[in-house]
Amino acid sequence: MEKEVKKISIAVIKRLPKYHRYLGELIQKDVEKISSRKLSEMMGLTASQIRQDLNNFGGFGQQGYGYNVKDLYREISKILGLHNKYNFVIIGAGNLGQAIANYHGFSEKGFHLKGIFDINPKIIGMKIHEVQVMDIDKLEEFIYTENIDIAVICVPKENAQEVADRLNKTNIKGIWNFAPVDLRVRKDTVLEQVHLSDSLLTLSYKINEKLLQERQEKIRQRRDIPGHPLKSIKT
Amino acid sequence: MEKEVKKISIAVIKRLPKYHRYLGELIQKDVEKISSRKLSEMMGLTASQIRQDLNNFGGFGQQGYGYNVKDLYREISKILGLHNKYNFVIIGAGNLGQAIANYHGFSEKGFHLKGIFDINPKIIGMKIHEVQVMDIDKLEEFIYTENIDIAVICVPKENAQEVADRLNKTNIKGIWNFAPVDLRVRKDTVLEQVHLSDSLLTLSYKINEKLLQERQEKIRQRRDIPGHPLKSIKT
DNA sequence: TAGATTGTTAATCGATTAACAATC
DNA sequence: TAGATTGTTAATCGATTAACAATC
Repeated sequence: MEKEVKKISIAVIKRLPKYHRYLGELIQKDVEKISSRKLSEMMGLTASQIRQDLNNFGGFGQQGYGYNVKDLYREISKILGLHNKYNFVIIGAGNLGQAIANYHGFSEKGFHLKGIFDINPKIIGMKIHEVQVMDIDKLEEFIYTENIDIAVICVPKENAQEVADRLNKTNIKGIWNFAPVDLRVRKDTVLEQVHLSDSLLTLSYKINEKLLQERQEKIRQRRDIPGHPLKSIKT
Repeated sequence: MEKEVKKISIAVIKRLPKYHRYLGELIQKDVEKISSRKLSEMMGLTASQIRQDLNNFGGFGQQGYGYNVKDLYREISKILGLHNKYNFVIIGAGNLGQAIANYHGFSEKGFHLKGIFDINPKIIGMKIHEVQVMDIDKLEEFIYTENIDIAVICVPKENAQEVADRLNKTNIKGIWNFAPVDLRVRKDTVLEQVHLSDSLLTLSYKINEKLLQERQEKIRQRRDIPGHPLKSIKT
């Protein structure tokens, strides 16, 4: 009777923004329809996976035809919650905070920057992207009066948890954290962590792995070719 | 005979930086040893998973004791390739490029910023974090003469692939891409993409999901409590 | 209609968790 | 020695891929 709300796996959710991005590009290229097969080739996934993913949310396609690009884009936008408008603040007006403040892509998607906060008196009062930098003391009040949904944390890692603790006492809905720590937040607050360093270390791992492979390859060649040429030939 | 190089799964690799981070913090707190159990509680993983992960690379622990924090940290550093030093350049000296240039955490880990490139004549010649912004025309030459290992792409998405194409003709080892496009690179070049927008959309999904749940919850309450109180009681 | 392509079920694959003997 | 905790095998769980009937 009750409509079963089946839990969507995080793996699927993480792919949705990518679908959204590719469909957006297809719209710009005036492509009207797309098959799971063609989309899979563009995105580097399997067609089967795409159909499975989309069918978590409903049958958006049509047999023998494929998917209507605009419709599918709209559906995924809605699944991602992009039909809502979100007000957000940035906490920490350093380089990263400024970079995010100046990025135009977010407002296009319905995320509106309402305020920037910092603790440094030299920065407070400055204007970044039409928005004043305010004293962090005013944070809680501002969140309340301006109906802020999302806080973006761009402070040093030493202060990040303390900022999160303050946010935990407000009715903020989501926290987007760029400080390299895993924040503890209230259970009903949504948290998305961006660990840039982790990403760099992953890159480092892959580079090193490739170096090791190349080194192995060289050793193998040296051993095989000059001394024992027959060794390298399968009989 | 040949030492089997077993392929480590991407899921494991993506957890390594997190291990590294937590172990680094334990060292700072002068913690000498740690069990998989305690580490699992700190990190929000299972102890079993931690032991499985680490045993991909070797038996770093000791039965009845646990893991020596410093030793394990060193081992993971090595697995991540952090015993190497990397030279990197930033391409695109906008806010994000500057933010990365000014972030000190990278040099601590052995990543050295050697140059910043931009196409804008107004920016070329400026100094950011002791490093001169150079004309993008000089990119290839600089990569060659300065032994650059990694290029960080911080240009607008329209120009990102064209930068990648130029990098593909050099002997660069890795590309760290912040432009919101999936770059095509040479097969022997390592690529790590950071899609900030994707992360924001994931946050949006989760916030919206929570809103929907709350709304459902309210409907359920309204239906159950005033009209048919017995409905909500299991018999 | 015939061809194309979805939606969906079943099979496979891989990752996580559980269990426990080995051993410090 | 007894207790603790690893390393490792086996069991479980979940995600991806394959297959194909439904249907446009």
